Amino acid sequence: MLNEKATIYDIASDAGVSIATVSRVLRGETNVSAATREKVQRAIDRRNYRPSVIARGLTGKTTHSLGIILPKLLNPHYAMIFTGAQEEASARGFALSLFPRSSLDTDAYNPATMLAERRLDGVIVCVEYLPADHDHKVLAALEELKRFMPVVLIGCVPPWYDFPAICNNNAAMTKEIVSYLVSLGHERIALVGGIEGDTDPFRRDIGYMEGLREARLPFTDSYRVWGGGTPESGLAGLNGILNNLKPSFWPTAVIALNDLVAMGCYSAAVSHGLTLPRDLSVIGCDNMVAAPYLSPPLTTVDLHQRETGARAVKMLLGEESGRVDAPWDLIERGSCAACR
Amino acid sequence: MLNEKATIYDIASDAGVSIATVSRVLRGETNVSAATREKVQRAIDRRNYRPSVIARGLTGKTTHSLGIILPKLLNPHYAMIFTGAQEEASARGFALSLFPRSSLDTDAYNPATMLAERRLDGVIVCVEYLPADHDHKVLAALEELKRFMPVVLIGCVPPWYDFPAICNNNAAMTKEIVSYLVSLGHERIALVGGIEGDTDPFRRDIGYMEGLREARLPFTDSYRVWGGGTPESGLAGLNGILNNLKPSFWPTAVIALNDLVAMGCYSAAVSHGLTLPRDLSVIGCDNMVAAPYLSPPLTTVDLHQRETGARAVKMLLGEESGRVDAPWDLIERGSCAACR
DNA sequence: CTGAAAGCGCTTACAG
DNA sequence: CTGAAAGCGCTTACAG
Repeated sequence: MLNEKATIYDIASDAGVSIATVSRVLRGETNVSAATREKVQRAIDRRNYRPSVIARGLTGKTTHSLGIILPKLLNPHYAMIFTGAQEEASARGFALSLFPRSSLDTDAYNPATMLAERRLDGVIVCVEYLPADHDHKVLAALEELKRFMPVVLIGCVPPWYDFPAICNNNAAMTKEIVSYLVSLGHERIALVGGIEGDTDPFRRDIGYMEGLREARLPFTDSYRVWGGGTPESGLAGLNGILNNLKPSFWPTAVIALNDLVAMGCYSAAVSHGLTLPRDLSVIGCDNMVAAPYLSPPLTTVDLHQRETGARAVKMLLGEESGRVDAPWDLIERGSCAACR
Repeated sequence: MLNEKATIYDIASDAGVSIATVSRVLRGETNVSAATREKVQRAIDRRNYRPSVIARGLTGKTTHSLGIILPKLLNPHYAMIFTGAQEEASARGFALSLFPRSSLDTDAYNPATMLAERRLDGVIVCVEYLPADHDHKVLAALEELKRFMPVVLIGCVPPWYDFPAICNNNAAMTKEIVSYLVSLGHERIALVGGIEGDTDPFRRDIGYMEGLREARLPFTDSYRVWGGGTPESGLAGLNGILNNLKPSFWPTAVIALNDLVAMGCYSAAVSHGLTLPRDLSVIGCDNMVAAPYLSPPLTTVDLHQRETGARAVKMLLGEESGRVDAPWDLIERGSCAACR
């Protein structure tokens, strides 16, 4: 209780030993006599002493600090990844700091500066979409980052990105979704969301096309609308489809980019007098906490984001390596029904 | 491009000056000749040098690192606070790390250890509810933390907590909500959520009672159910009310602890055959991004969490002090209607 | 089992 | 305007 600014010198002098000895008991080394350890520990307790991670970071090879970069926490997908990563990091005594997406913006003064300055032990980067013209910029920024610290990627990672990564194969996933809807009897299936010009080979529209082809269904351009990951964009996307088509051509099922987009689709459907899932089936992606509580409860795909976040930390710490695929599970709830 | 592990010594020798001079240009001091500055800058650029925040932290009085403790990121309320805090911190060159709620758990080995060890420049703590028997433990943990670094609290902070804080006066807010519902003609108003035994004087049920009293409405115990901040708890809460009462006694309006709880109430209402808002008005709290996209769009209270997060950072950095109140705004959407 | 010394990469007076 | 030196709080060989 005496002094929270105590240093290793204070403890050493209190205990009547050298700082090297204090350091030993601090790090739990075994070559210290019980009596000495005892004395030192008492001094530590008495002064409420906490060794400085900062000083340790200067000396040692690790700062026990990790970083994470993601588009936005307001998207439950990323909040879940972050949560998983944070828990894993904290369990191992590592701090996890969030850095803004702009840390990767090569237009800024110096992209990786904030991260590099901190000598992080590693950083997790959640890559979002990759419009062709941005791809090389993002890649350059990542390469720059990598020169300073280990980098692990999460998301839809193109094969030409040479990084350890946990990959979402959205193409394969979307193909599975299409065949699920087809098995329900749907033949007019829309896809809402995705970035036009995205060069990622695992992107949703690839799997969408494949799924249609496999089911020998035609590709109807009006059923595929681009857009971001917000409810706004889901609303605008589905509204666009419904407004531009005679009702007899309306899709009977829509695949939303994520659960937030699915919520926007719900709104659009309702405002067009449609009843879900009777008139329209909707399937989301992410399995956010609120998904079961929508009306109807949202059928979606669980991406196990928490595990992914934790796993990324382990990869950063060298316990696993390479490029692995993230698992996914289709969760059936009430928003998809057999086509009438 | 040469070497990312360069130190100030490398730059000094490259530029043919002393490390003190390099340090001066690094920190933007003015007492350096243009020619020298030039030379040094070139050396810095050539080696892609980034000064170590770690080393700076050892020397200086600041580590440029902040922390935040919150219950869970999956609750959009906290995600918004975090986002605001992160943006503000990052704009000032500070890193923001998330620490788990358990950092405050005095049952653990040593509560503030992880934070104290890092010599943070300050920490934001989002206090949640305070059951009487936990109050003293939380307070003790906070006091302990405070001995190591500045602490700013966000949330429903009791007056006897002697900390700088941004306070949510949930009592006043709930009272306002009650009178809003009363103005819509409602007389049977339920309150779903809140912790029984919470000693916080600004808690919701206080304002709920006051609002009822002011409107000369009776307090009906069956209309007040306790519960946490999840959809599950909203579902269970409203289900409990509806199941235990004859329909003629069902409430016509419900005040939910937050938007997630409101979603659970939607589910409960629907499963009882109720149509919103015709048969039941529901009001939430937090104004999460998805709120406008529920059916019906959720009437709720905007808490300006992003601004609150940013403000907390400013308080930590000494730009503001004391105990201030967080603003709130009732946002009317479609989930509350005049009582029939 | 324990201690003296050097070193980690910076900043900060202090001289000049 | 610039440099030599001490110091920040630790860890890590190296002796003993």
